[in-house]
Amino acid sequence: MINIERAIEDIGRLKKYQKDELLFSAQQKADGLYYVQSGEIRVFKMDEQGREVEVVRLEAGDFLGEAILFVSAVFPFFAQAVKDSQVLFFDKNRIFKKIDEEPSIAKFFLNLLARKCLILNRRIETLGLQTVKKRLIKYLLLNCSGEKQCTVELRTKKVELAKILGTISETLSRNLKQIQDEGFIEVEGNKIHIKDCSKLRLELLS
Amino acid sequence: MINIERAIEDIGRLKKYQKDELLFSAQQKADGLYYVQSGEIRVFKMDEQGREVEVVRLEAGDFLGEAILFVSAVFPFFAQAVKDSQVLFFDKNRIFKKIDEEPSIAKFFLNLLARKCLILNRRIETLGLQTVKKRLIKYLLLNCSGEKQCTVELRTKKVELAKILGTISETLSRNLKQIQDEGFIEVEGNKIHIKDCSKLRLELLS
DNA sequence: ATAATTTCTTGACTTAAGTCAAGGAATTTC
DNA sequence: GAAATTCCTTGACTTAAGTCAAGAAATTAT
Repeated sequence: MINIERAIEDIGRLKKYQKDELLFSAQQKADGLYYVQSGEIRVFKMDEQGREVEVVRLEAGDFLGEAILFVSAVFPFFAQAVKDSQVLFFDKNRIFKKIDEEPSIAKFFLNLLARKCLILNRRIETLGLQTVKKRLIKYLLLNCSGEKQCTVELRTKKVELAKILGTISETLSRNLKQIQDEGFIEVEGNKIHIKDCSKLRLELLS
Repeated sequence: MINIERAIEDIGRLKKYQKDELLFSAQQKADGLYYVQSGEIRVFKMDEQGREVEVVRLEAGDFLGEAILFVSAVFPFFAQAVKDSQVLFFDKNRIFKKIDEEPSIAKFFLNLLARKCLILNRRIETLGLQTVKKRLIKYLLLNCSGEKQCTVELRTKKVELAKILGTISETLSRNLKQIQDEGFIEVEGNKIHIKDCSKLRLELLS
């Protein structure tokens, strides 16, 4: 846990969720902030056809609900434990009180939200690309270490990754295979080894 | 101008930009916050092929650079005046000092960033849809008043809207025409009249 | 107002992506 | 550890979207 944690942990309430249990539902009034201590949380929406669409997966150290905390709104998504998980819950009003007492906490949240904005911006950049192949390459590059050779471990099912990229699993499959055949990556189950990041990046130009 | 403006306007420096003038370039160190008083500002990225990709257009009352303010980073995009514009510039360090003096200002920025996150989330939701037709419909619905009948005025060229939707102008043209032929909208230059929002929304289900 | 430029639309064609269906691989359950 | 389930891949085919090219419409400039 980092500094902020120490600063607000006394107002955090430990909550335990069993596998498959919902932390909250969409349209539910947002009443606080969640911090994942252990386990894994899946954040998803329900699309117009009633199908679940994964937004993001959270692990230890991740926050959830940072943005909704500071606007009066309902949750725009569902959150569900994928494994048994421990989560710290911070009541909205208590956080506000804490911020009043200790302004440096506000700065932490400002930074947290700002970083979130940058992440979301990059997601938009990815999704704005015209072909699935390019969106996939961009996704891999954004999620790799950046070293020449590196490995991206998918933390979601490929069906979910497909949705994240605005496509379907068959198309994702074919594109992964194509990029592999072209010699840029090596797919091994959930792990995708990038042979040369900069060469892969050049593929975005074509 | 709203409350926050009064609170920080004394540290704002008025800057005037002529049509086409750049406020800043990508990769430039972010040193402050911009607030548009009048005119119009275009925020765009340069894609891998050196083509400009519009991110957003700003008008009077909009902020720019909120997120980068609170992380040490360079601007991830360019900003350019579309018309002659007046902008208030707030120096980063001065804002931080102001926040220390008056913690309620932090809350304003927390709210600003949070709302930005929600907007970006909705953009992602739009871009995640599989067909251009659905992305376009979602875009229209997100940008209309929500009344049964309403009008969306495009503030960008159609070529830019196409980029925003991750497609090209020809495809946008054809899709607009199709939705019009199906009787859901009426296109009149830059204005798109939606005949029945809820009927249009149902099209996302198909 | 006219000419020049830019933006938008349309058509014919190619390529990429989605659908449906089937089989294989990997998990999970018992 | 075998059976069942879920997930992933592949193939044949259809549909959606992109490319190129030409012309119309709308802006901007003269």
